[in-house]
Amino acid sequence: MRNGSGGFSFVLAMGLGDGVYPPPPCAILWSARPHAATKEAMAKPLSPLENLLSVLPPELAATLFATARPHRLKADQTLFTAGDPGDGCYRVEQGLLKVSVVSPSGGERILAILGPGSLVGEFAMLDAQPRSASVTAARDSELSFISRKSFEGVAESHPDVYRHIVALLVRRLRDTNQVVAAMSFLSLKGRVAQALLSLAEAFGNDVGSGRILVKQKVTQSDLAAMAGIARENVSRILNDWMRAKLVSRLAGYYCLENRAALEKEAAM
Amino acid sequence: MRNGSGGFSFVLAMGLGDGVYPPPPCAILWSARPHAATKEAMAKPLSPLENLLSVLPPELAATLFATARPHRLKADQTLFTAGDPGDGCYRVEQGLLKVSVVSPSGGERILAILGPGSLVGEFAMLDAQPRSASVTAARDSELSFISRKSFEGVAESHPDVYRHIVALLVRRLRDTNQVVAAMSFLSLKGRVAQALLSLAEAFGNDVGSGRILVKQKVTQSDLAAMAGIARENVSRILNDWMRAKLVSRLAGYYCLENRAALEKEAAM
DNA sequence: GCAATCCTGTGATGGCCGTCACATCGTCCC
DNA sequence: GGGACGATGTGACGGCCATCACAGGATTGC
Repeated sequence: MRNGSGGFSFVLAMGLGDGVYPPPPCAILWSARPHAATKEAMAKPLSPLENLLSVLPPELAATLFATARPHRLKADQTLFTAGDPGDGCYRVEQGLLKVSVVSPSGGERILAILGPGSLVGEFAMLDAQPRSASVTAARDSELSFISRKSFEGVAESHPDVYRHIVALLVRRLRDTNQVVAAMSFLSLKGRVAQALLSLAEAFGNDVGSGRILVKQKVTQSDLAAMAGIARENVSRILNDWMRAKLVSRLAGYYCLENRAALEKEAAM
Repeated sequence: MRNGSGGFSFVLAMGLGDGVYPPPPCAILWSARPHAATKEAMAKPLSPLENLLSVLPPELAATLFATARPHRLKADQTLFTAGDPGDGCYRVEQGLLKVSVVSPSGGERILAILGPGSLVGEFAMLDAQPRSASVTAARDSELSFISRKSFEGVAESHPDVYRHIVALLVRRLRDTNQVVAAMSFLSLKGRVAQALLSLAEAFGNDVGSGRILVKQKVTQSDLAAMAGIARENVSRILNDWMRAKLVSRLAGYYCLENRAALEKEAAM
C-alpha cells in the first residue's frame, strides 16, 4: 500500500473507466446488497448515498457544512476504532474509506466501502455513543467533520428530519437481516459473488455486451475480508471463474463477464 | 411440537422457576447481546423491551392499544413470512414468538425470541415495506395488532416520538455490527456460548451460587438455529460442557453452572 | 400401555476451507 | 536495473464441522 493507493485505488481515465474525475458519488454499503431475495417482493435496498444529510432541506445541509471542519487522511490511516468515543460524523469529499470490524486476533471483516458523497460515523452524530466499527482510509482522503452539536442545532429547528431518518434507519435494519441470512446460508463462492456484485454496483462501468468493469483496484485480500473467507480461496474461486469466463481481469481491474451467472452463484 | 409447547415451552412453578405466571416481560433480541466487546467501552446493548412504544407517553400508548385488534396464534403457526406485505406491528401479550430468516433449502436462522411485552414487526409499522424476516409462534400466543395508520395518527400529534425512535434504531444498528463480528470471528463453541448466555439473560433465574437456570425448554435444534450450526454439534458441545461442569440440565432445563467460563468461550 | 413422534447421543465419513509454505510475478523506489 | 515488497497462484495438510445413520430416551396421544 504505497503511494497512497491503499488497497483500493482509483482507475484513472485509460480507456477503461469513464474518464471523469472526480468520480461520481459511489459507495458500497456492504450490508445493503441482498442479491437474492427470499421472496419476490423484498423492500428495495438502501443506496448508501441516501444518507442522513440527503434528507435535509438543501439550505440546512448548506448551513451544516458551512461550519464543517475539514479532515485529511493518508491511505491506511485510521479515522477511528470501534469503542472510541464519537461525537459527530464525516462526509467523504474525496477518497475512499473502509468500514470494518476487527477481531483481537487480527481478523478483519469489511462492512462497507464508502466513496465521495457518503457519510460515515452517523450513528455517533445521532446518539453520541462510542463507535461500533472501525474506519480506515483505503487511499488518501478528504473529509468534512460535522459535530453532533451542530447537527442537533439544525435538527431542532426542523424536527421533521427525524421522521425521514427513521425511514432510512429502518431500511438499513431490514438490510441487515439479509446480511445475516447471507452469512448463514451462502457458501464461500456465493459470498465472493456477492462481494463482486456489490463492487460492480458501486464502482461498476458498463463496457458493452453486459460486461461490467469495476473501476477500483481490488486485491484478493480485500475481497476475502468482504466475504469473510481466506485469501487463498478467493484466488482459487476467481481463477475458476476466469476459466469459466464469468469474470476477467483487465490491466489489474476485475470485470464481470457474466453477471447473470454470478447472481446465480450469489443466490441462496 | 404438540400440545402447544412449540419448541420453547415455559417452565411452570416447580421449584425451579420463580413460579410467577404470567412471567415478567422477557425476550431475546438476539442481535442485541454482544458478549464480548472489541474494546472496553462499547455502547450499552439494547434491551428488547425498550421498544418503539415504550418511548410513547403512556396516554398515547393507551389510545393506540385501545384500537388494537387482538390476534391469536397456535404454536408453530406463522404470523408472517419474509416478503409478505406489512402494514403494522404486533405486541406480544402472551406466549412466545420466534423471529427467523429461512433459506429456500429449509435452513433456519433464529434472529430473536420475543416474549410478552415485546414488539414484533415494527419496521413495517414505520415504513410499510414488506417483511424482512419471518415470525412463528413458539407456543400458543396472544398478540395485539397495531396498524401503521393508527400509529401514524398518534405520532403526527407528537412528532418528537420520531426522535426517540431514531435513538432506538441507532442502537439496534450498532448491535448488528457485533452480530456480524460474532458470526465472522467466533467458533462454533463461541456461538453456542453466546446463545446460552442470551437465553440466560432473557429467561434466566438466579438459583444461588451464581448458577442461572433458563426457565424455558430449549431444544438443541433451537440452539443450533440460534448459533447457525448443526444440531449434532450442539449436542457434542453441550455434553463437553456438562462434563466440565459449565452447564447442567435439571428436569429438561438448562442451567449455567459457570457463567464466567461461558463468557470466556463467547469472547472473541 | 403402546405406538408414534420427537429429542438426544454417538459414531463414521467426507468435504470444505483455513493454514502453511513456497514460487512467481508485478510494481515501485532508489 | 536490481532489490524490496506486495499481490497472486498452487500444492499439501489437517481440522473443523455438516451430513448420514441409527440407537436409545423421553413425551404424548389414544
